[in-house]
Amino acid sequence: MGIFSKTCEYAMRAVFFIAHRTAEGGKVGIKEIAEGIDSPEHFLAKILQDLSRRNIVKSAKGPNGGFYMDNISLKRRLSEVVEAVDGNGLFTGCGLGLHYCSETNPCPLHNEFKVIRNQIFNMLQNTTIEDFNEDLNLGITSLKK
Amino acid sequence: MGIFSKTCEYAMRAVFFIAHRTAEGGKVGIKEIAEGIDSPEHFLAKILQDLSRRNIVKSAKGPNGGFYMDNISLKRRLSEVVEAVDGNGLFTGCGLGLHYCSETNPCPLHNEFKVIRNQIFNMLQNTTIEDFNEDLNLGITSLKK
DNA sequence: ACAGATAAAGATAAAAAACTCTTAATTTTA
DNA sequence: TAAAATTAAGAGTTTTTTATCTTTATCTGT
Repeated sequence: MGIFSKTCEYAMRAVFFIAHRTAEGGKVGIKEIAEGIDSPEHFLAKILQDLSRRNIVKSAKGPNGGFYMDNISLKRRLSEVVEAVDGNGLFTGCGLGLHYCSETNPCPLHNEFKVIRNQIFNMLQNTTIEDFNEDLNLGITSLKK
Repeated sequence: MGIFSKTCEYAMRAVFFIAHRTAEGGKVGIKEIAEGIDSPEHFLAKILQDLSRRNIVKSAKGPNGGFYMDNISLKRRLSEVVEAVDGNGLFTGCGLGLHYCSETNPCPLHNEFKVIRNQIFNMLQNTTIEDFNEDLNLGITSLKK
């Protein structure tokens, strides 16, 4: 498995997709998102429900409803998405899973791991959802084969 | 959860512990290891069975038996332990979990993630099990509260 | 050769994560 | 106001991960 949970992978792909597809003020339905990012529809629905509750994406019911993002959502950092789904263990936890591990009582991997952990955090912290739109628009990056 | 599976965390802690405790040619039993790294004994037994089959640790049955490491084991890189347990997805996989993602068909996170992934790999690749012994010996690092 | 100590193996169980299905609530539009 | 479209919510199911328990095989010392 990767460094993020599957749920988190779907979440990230979904926010990228929604941001990309609703840049002009539209909305996009769950079916289309699931299809667009190749994820199980009902499972993704649960994830988006949660992201919606946490205000990371916006949603509207009824005809012409769907998911979209407002300016606040677009400016959210990727770290906020990850934290909402996987918690902050990735940013703060010990590489060996030791609870007590800290600067003053480090595990053997502590110093090496700290560097990695901080870089993961920085990467996610320094990028907002909308940052990824340009490359998606240009077709430089993609979310599906 | 962290970036490694729990199984992998136990595995790394165990090899550090074994290396540390058998530096003078002894052996150490499963009960003592489990206690020493605060892991469930029977579960750890399974993990060590596996690491033993893969020659990452050595084992001997019978009285005065237990786990230990020979020179080859001590020189193994941490990346070998991680790969044995969690596979190489951590070193090669896409951050968003997309199978097709590659240099020529990158996902939105590809370039940012690549850096992280390589650093994780380098960290694990550049350290051998025995590298961690000194600090454990000096009491600078620890595997249990 | 026997008793005891130990890891190996196998079978099972519990918990968590991933996934599915059904129903309810909300909104729009005719 | 009724029908249709859509997300929200709830209640499962399946799969994977983590953990436990029991039995077997192997080794050592006497």
